[in-house]
Amino acid sequence: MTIHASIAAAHAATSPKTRRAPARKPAKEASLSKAERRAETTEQILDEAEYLFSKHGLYGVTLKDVAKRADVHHTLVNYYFKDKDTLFNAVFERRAEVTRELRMKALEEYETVNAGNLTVEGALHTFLDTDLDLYGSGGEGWRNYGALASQVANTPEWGAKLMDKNFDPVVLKLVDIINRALPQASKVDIFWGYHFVSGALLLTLARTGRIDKLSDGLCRSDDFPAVKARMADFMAAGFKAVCK
Amino acid sequence: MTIHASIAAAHAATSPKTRRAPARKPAKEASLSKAERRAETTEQILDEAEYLFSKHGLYGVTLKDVAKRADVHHTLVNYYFKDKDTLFNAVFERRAEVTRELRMKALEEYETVNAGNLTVEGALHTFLDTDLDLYGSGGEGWRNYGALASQVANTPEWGAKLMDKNFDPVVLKLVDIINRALPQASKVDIFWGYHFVSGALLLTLARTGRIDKLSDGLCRSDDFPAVKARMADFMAAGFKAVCK
DNA sequence: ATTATCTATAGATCTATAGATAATGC
DNA sequence: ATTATCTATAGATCTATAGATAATGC
Repeated sequence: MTIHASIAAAHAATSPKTRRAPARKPAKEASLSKAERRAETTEQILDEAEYLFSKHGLYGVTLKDVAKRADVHHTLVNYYFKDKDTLFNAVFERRAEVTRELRMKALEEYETVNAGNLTVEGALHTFLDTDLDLYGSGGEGWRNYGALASQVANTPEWGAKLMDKNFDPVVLKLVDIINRALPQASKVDIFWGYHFVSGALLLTLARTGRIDKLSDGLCRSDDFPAVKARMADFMAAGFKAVCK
Repeated sequence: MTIHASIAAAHAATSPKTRRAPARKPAKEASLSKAERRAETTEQILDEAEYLFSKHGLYGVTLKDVAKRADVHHTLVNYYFKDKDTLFNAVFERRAEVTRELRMKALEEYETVNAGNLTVEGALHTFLDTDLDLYGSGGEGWRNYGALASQVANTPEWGAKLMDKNFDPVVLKLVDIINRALPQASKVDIFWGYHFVSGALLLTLARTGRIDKLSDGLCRSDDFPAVKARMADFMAAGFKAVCK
C-alpha cells in the first residue's frame, strides 16, 4: 500500500460514511454568462496570486495557497493557468501593460506640449507622478502589484529580464527627454541618474514599513502623495548636480 | 511497502553488490585541527548558501542545493545549522555586522573630525563610499551578500524586520548628521531623502544587469566606482533642493 | 571519548494530470 | 454539446532526525 493510499484510507475511515453528494460550487451569480464567470474566476485567481506573490515571492507561494485564498478548487489553478510560471507571468503582465502604456502616453504628450522647452523636472514629474498616482489610488491590487514589481526588479536573471521586456521603451523615452533637456550632459551620467530614480521608486513600491519605524511614525510607507510631493524635484536636482 | 522503501529497493537492485565501504570524506588538510576544520566547513556552507540565496531567495533554495554546492553531505547542513531559518539568519548576520560597524565608525569619525562643519555631502560620502568600497572590492562573497541584502530589504514583513534589527542605529546616525548639517530642514523631508538614498543603494547592490542592457553597455551593474563617483553628490543635491 | 559523517527513513509537502461528474449553452 | 468542477493519484520533491560508523583528540 502506498503512502497516499494509506492516507486516503485513514481519511475515509474517519470521514462520515454518508457523505453528501460532492457539493459543486454553485453559480455565484445566476445572471452571469459562462464567459463572464470564467473572466471573473480568472481575475479572482490573479488577484489572490498577486497578493501572495507580493508577500512571499514566486517560490514562497504554492498553487494550493493561491487556490485556497481565491476560494476555488486547487486543481482549477492549473485548469485556468497551465502551470505556475504561466500564472506568475499573467499576474505580472496584467498591470505591467497598464503602467507601461500610461507612462508612455504621458511622456509623449509632455514631449509634444513642451517641445523646445523640455526640463528634467517636467520629465520626472510626468514619469513618476503618473505611476505614484496609479499605485497610490489604484486600490489594493495596484499596491500589491507594486510590492511584487519591486521584488521582481531586485531579482537577478529572470527578474531583470521581465523588467527589460516590459519597461525598456518607456524608460528609454524618459532618458531621451532628460537628455534633450540637458544636452550638455553625458549619457552615462543620465543613465546612472535613472538608475537612482528607479531604485528609489522601487523601494517606495515595496512599502516595507521600514521608513515608518525609522522615522518613528513621521513617515508612512503607504503615503504615496508624500513621495510624489518630493521625489521628482529631489531627483531633478541630483541630475543637474551630476550632469555638468 | 512504502514508496520510500520501494525506491530504496529499486536503488539497491541497480547498485553493484560489492559496494566499497562508505567513503567518508577524507581530511582536506591533515594539518588542520578539528576546530579549524569545523570553522572551515561552516564558512563553506555559509558562502554557498549566500550565493544561492542571493540568486533565488530564501524559498528558492533547498538545503540539498546548498549541500551540493558546498560539497558536503546534505544532512550536514542540519548538523551545522539547526534548520533552514537558522542558516539564512547566519548568512545574513555574518556580513551585516561588518558593514554596520564599519559605517558606524566612519560616521562617528566624520562627526568628530568635522564637528561644527557638517555637510550633507560629507555625511553621504562617508555613509555610501564606505559601503560601495566594501561591496566593490570585498570579493565575490560581498557582491553576493549585496544582492541578497537588496532582496531582503524589498521583502515586506520579515525582510524589513531583519533590516531594522541590523541597520537602524547606523541609519539614525546618518539622519542625525544630515539634520545637523541642514538645521532648518524638516525631519520628514530628511527621512524621505534617506528613503530615496536607500532605494538607490539597494538597487545598485542587486546588480541585476538591467542598467547594462538599458544603456547598451555604457554602464555596468558591477561598476561600483562609477556609482561611488556620482551617488553622494547626486543625493546631496536632492536633499538640498527638497529641504528648504 | 568526542565529534564528524553517512545511512535510512518519517512525514509532509508540492505540481500536474487523467478521468469522472455536474452545470451551463444552444 | 461544451465547459467547469471535483476525485484520485503519480511522481517528485523537501526538511529534519535517529542511529550507525568513521575519524580525530587526549
